[in-house]
Amino acid sequence: MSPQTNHSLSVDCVIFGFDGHSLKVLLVEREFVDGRGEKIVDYKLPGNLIFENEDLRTSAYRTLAEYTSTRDIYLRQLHVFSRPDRVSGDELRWLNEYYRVNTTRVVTVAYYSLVKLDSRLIACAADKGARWFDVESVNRLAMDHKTILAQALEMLNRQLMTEPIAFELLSSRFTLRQLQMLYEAILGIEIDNRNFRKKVLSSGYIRETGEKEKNVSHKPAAYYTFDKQKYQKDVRQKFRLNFINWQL
Amino acid sequence: MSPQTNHSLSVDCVIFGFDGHSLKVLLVEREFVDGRGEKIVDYKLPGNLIFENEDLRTSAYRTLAEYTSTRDIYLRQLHVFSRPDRVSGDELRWLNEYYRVNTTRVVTVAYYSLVKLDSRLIACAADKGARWFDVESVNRLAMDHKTILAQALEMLNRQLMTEPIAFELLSSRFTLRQLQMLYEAILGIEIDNRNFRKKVLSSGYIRETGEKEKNVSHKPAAYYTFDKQKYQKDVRQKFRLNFINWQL
DNA sequence: GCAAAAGTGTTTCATGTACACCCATGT
DNA sequence: ACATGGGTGTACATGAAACACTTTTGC
Repeated sequence: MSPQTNHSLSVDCVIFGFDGHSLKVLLVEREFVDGRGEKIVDYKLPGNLIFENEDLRTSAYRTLAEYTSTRDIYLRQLHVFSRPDRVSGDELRWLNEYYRVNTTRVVTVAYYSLVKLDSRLIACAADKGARWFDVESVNRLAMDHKTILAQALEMLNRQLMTEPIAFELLSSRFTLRQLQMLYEAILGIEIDNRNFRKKVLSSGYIRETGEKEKNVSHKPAAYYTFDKQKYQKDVRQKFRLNFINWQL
Repeated sequence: MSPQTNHSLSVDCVIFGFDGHSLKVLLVEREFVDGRGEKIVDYKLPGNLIFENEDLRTSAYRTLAEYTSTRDIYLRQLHVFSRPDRVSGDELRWLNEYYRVNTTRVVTVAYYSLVKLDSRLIACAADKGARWFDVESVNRLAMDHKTILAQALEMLNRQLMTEPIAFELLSSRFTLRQLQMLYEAILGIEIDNRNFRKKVLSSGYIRETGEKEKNVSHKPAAYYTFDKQKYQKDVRQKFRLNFINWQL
């Protein structure tokens, strides 16, 4: 056996968003013709082949920018998927055509990222043939992308319990109820709101803005922000905190 | 710009062992001639280029087997390192010569693994030009391997606090003191032994073997084992446990 | 004034932490 | 008999969980 030579490296991004009710993921429509000449339409994660002289992270940001027109996004490496036959047959043919290459094997590095979902982003995705899907309702995906999505979800769950990343999914000004809904929706649990507020506020990283909701037919909620500077300073000083650990 | 074509994928393994006192890492001696014709000897992590038709994980196991003659080893993917110039100049020349390839860029996937260090392993490593170094005393390493090692250490620390992986570093029969020493050495903290025993034993995964130390000039310690089956069953049933969290 | 969501405190229980002495063995 | 590390229990502090009612707004 000899070292692999004719292979490619790709990046696939699992981009999560939260619309206030459920967790969404960005998927790209793909059209291709299978071996029997039939046209197939399915969905895949946004991705790219890496360029020469380009970092994987840079490549991931390039992909993100393509579908969101923004670079100010939480991004993290997830896992490498390297089964030799993960892209083969019709799918390999599609890929070689699409990227105008001639490769026999594609190893992909999955990244996962979190965005503050808004109407601009939804429109932006639609422009590029992509759509935000409810995570729960995703069935089949191209190649091994379903596996990648599952692993990203697992990571998101774990991270949500141990790091303050929820704020990457919310606009910078949010109500505590929105924050709680996010935890409940993603973790699939119910949380007592008194205990939730106590825990969150006692962290010391949630600041009142002084502003309140307007034009709501109930008691208006106060808006808060997350003090990221303070958090990062504390982390650097090794004051590791137990941000939230409803881990059972 | 166009997709990268002439590149290679490698696997590098950070293999940790524990000798009862301090954390060790396996490093391989490398000899090469630099641009000025001077012979340089340094150390690197054990690694390989991936073969055609070979999984990354398989490639990592191949590397492990090379230096330990065993496959029964804890192994986990860590991170991909992809800086375009991470292997360049003399080092790239060395690599092309060593593996008899002709590549312009090497992206590496780091794996980290834990072994039960014993005299057989030490001898086995020596046979292959490798040595077990005290982690604290590692200075310079080839390429970006120092960075990789640092990241593996961070992962080990985090995992030690949240998962029962300590047992991958101890022989299957161990005393509680040995276990405690391991935590203290790796995390760099002191632990009260009464509290340690209480916590560890109350987990329900530590079983007495009934055997005791022999020929020691003090009260002989009891040997215990870790009930991995029970732990894995509980994990599968989503009874996530908080194994140890002396995290701060 | 009523519907709808926001906001607020106390008690109980489990878990973490601090702390000091006796025990079993080899020499 | 003494040196060496093994092994044990209790009291206190902290944090999680359970639980129900009042407040503010738009209509």
